[in-house]
Amino acid sequence: MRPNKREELVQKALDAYNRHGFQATGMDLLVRETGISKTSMYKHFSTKDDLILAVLERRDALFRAWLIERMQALGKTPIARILALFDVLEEWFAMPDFQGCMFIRAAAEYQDKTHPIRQQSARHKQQVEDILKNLAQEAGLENQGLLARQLVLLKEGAIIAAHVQLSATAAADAKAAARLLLGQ
Amino acid sequence: MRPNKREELVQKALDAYNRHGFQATGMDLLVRETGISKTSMYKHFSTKDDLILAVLERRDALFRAWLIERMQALGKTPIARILALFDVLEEWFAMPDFQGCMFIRAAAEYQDKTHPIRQQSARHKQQVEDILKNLAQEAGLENQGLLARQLVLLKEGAIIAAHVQLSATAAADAKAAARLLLGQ
DNA sequence: TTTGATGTGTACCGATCAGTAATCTTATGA
DNA sequence: TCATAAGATTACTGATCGGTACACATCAAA
Repeated sequence: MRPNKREELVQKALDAYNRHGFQATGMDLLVRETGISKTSMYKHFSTKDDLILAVLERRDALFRAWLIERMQALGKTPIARILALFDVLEEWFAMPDFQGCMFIRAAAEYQDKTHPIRQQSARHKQQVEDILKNLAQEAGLENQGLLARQLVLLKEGAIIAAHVQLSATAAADAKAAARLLLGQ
Repeated sequence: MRPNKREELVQKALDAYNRHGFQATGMDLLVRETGISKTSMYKHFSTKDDLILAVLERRDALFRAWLIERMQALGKTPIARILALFDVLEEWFAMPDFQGCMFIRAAAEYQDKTHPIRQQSARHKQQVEDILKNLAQEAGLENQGLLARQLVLLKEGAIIAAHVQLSATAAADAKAAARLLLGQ
């Protein structure tokens, strides 16, 4: 089993799940869209859920790396970087293939709280929260825990507003609220 | 076609979709859980999507009526009622059958932006926002539009945090942030 | 008591679901 | 050049999908 084939599969499956959803993307559709045979897929991942978990892992790594990189590029101080979160969201929402947050969708499609896919989604959200908590700590702010949780509320709310309501101002509205939270 | 049978079907389908999700709830499962025959179902709704739309309409009516009633009961002034939104969320999150927001889940499961189910979800979110905007107007606050949108961000964020992250403080965190937005 | 509408039970349709088996092809390394 | 393993191809499994056909039961009104 060539590891690059595995990577190719995960990448292409990520695209497919992003476009059609998890349950709506059958293994046969995956074969059609990736050009990779079903036998090869099942050599790398013994079940569909295993593949989805690998896709979520990849998405988590890609998203967090992108988020950190953009926040650092757009802001020079810790507080500026926290506020830059919402500019990064704005960039994300404007992408033509924006379909909401993959982890929110995963949690929506897998109702069982104990399902590994649900736990992976919860872990992702926690890790993003930790990024914000660390920045708040760097900035010397008080109540970093509460502040990070509230910033996350604004972030998740903006994602929903942009995705479900198709709000064009979601990121800017959230940024204005974040300024208040930060006392800026 | 007796209208009460239709109501019974919509109510029981609402329960089933809430417990298992939309795509995961097949028509055969619905027959098993509701005790209503498939033939009767298809006499009232010609497709599964039509049934889901009726379920969402009912959920929208029930949720908004409940929200307004609880906000009025928990707060006596417009501002107190706005803040009571987050106490109502707390009550909701504590319910044993809480599975997140049905409209967020619907938007997550139906990726096509033009799908009627998506449009219904967007409409619901807009109508909740309008409730808050009206309260802000009653309170004589400025920038009612922005304020209502930001309160919605906190509400949606709290729903996601409570559902995906299983945050126990989501409603309280959101309420504290809302106090800042309201200048309270 | 008959009639027509409403509802039920059951069996079925073709399509698709996740997953498997067996055979053939291709690329790699010695 | 040859052996080995990865991948492709094709066909298949039993289960389930949304939706339908048809015969039978129930009920109300005429």
